[in-house]
Amino acid sequence: MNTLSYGLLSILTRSSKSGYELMQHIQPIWKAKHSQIYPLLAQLEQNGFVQHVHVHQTDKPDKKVYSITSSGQEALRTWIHQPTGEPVHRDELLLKIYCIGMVDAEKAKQVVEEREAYYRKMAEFCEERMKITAEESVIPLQELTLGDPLFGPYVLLEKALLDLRANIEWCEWVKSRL
Amino acid sequence: MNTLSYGLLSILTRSSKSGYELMQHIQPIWKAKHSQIYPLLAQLEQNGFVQHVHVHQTDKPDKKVYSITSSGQEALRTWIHQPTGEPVHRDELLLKIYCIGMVDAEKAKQVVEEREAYYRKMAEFCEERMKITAEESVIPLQELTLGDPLFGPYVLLEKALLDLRANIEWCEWVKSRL
DNA sequence: AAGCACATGTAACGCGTTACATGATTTT
DNA sequence: AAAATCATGTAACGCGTTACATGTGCTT
Repeated sequence: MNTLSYGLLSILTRSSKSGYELMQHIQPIWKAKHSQIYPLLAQLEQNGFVQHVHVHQTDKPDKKVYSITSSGQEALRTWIHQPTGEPVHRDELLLKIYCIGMVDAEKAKQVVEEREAYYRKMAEFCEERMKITAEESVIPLQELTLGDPLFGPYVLLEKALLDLRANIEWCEWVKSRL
Repeated sequence: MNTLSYGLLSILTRSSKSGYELMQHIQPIWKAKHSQIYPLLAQLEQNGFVQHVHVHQTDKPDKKVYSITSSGQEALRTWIHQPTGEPVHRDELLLKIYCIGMVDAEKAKQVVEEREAYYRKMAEFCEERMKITAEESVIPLQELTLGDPLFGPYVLLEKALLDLRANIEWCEWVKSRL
């Protein structure tokens, strides 16, 4: 059981999903390709943490819809109670910045601006998601509490936005010093 | 030539270092163990991007001190001019938050507090590093410019601190909603 | 004498990405 | 007819971590 396996179980607590849907839902939180997810689902089923039913579709190809079992829910709760691994950040930009003096100010600015554009694009995406989440919710997001199924997604979006805004600020600050 | 290889070259632009020192210097920017670094250095030397001299030490074991070659500097400049890869974030906490409703508020608070402690510890470390950098610099950090060797490390520390403060803020905000 | 920091390497393993493979159904 | 989306899988490869392996010199 690796972290991604627990991640898949986490997503399944919300609602049953196919491997394909699971892949799409986990993307914003944990990058994973279908080639990694399908074998893990088979493994989770072998361990009795999930089970699937074949669902026939007329408009689209058939799919396997996975649900979390009570055994899977128990495994999840145990996992949450264990110490959380430290976050992993790997960013090529940081290495470039370390020796940014090798190039002229013009090029340095371009490098930072490329990243700033990425951050702004991501922030726009998160704000869009936040709007959609607000529309899905029957009560205002600010009033959501721990038990509400939208509480997790809401605080995750808020975290992403705080991160992105801090980084956009940094990009502008760096450019002002070049 | 992978990203870490360019990272090693980046660190060597500042001053020549042994594999062991290189490992220590790159740690805060890009996690890498010595088992990964030593083979890469041998490979970089084969490609003519670095060269080493055997340095005898009396107080400590001997070491191989690597320097970047002009060919290596050229490779670095080419790399900087290429599009920068998107940052990679992998954080077990985000997956736990997604299904945090499975546990009670007390436990949820503990999970967030464990991470908050980590962020605060890291922030303290960065502030310490910033102080040391300020003492190393002959001019105030705010006046550093692109050409200055301490400019890169300075703006990197500033980025790390902005990130950490945003995350600490988020932790406090989440706790207030539990 | 034991433990720790310095110093350099190799080997095995796990995870994540890319590529290979196949096929249904809808849209253009 | 071609391209795009949905859907599921396997195989090969690269990178990063853990473990194995060895040795010097200082400190306690």
